[in-house]
Amino acid sequence: MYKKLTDQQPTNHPQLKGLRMTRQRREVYDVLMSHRDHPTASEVYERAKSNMAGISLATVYNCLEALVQHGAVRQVHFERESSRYCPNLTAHGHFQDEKSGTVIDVPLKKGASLTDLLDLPEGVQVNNIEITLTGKLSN
Amino acid sequence: MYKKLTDQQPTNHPQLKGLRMTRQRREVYDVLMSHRDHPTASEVYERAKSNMAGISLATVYNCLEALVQHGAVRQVHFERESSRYCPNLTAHGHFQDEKSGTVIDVPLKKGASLTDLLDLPEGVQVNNIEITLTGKLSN
DNA sequence: CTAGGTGCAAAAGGTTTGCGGTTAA
DNA sequence: TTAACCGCAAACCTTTTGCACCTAG
Repeated sequence: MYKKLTDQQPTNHPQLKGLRMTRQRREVYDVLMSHRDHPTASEVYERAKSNMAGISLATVYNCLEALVQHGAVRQVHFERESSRYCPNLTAHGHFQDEKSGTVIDVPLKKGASLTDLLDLPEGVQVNNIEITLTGKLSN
Repeated sequence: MYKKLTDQQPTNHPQLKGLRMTRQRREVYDVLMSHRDHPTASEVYERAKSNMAGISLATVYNCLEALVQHGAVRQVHFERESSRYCPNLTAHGHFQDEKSGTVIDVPLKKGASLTDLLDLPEGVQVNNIEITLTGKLSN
């Protein structure tokens, strides 16, 4: 079970320093943590509404944005799809099944580093890496 | 210099088998091949217009779609940006400079395979891989 | 107390679609 | 000849923004 952000520890999460923890942001964060299935903003909105009737889609977008900016959550992009959100902060990629749309985390093998694999020009500073695969799950 | 698709060899390009080569598709393809700088659909549209006054944005989208479907071109996605298009069909990733927005190809080191790096579940079939990096160029 | 969030509705892009006329093969 | 494509404009969807009110710290 993940550590829920309570009123007593609103900004204690290592990634949430300096982020003002409002009810709506907490709700959005909790939605992402409780079903780690890479929902879109609209899906987060639907789930958040069941616990917090008045929340608006725009607010969900704003909350997701704030969480992403503070490094609490990652945004994932697949072709022709709206953004999805992932609370897994470890180094990993994503695989999407073409038929079902299901997204799964794909961990990096331990000790492996993507930059070992790539011929990057001298002196570039990499701040963000996104690895997305699409294909078919065996099932 | 790349091999221009002419009327004499409209579908000889290995990747373009079965693709009906209209004037507009050829123009769009030529735009991508002559400036390999990962333009967006709107940028392709602007460039295509200078050679083909009547072409419409919707047609550019349709042509890009057709070229992507036939594997002649790849679509690249960066956070918060509209799709960009890349005619480089070799295995490579993309790096975008945060300040200028410039996108460069990042080749894989030879002999390297991305799947060596990832803990993929048994039996998945990977059809497409996208690696996108963002950060700062040294300059 | 007040800087910063929220809700709402409207606007802003980017991309897709429907239809009547056109064209590659 | 004709299935497929193009041009246009309108529709569609996701995401952002402006403004008045509200609230966490």
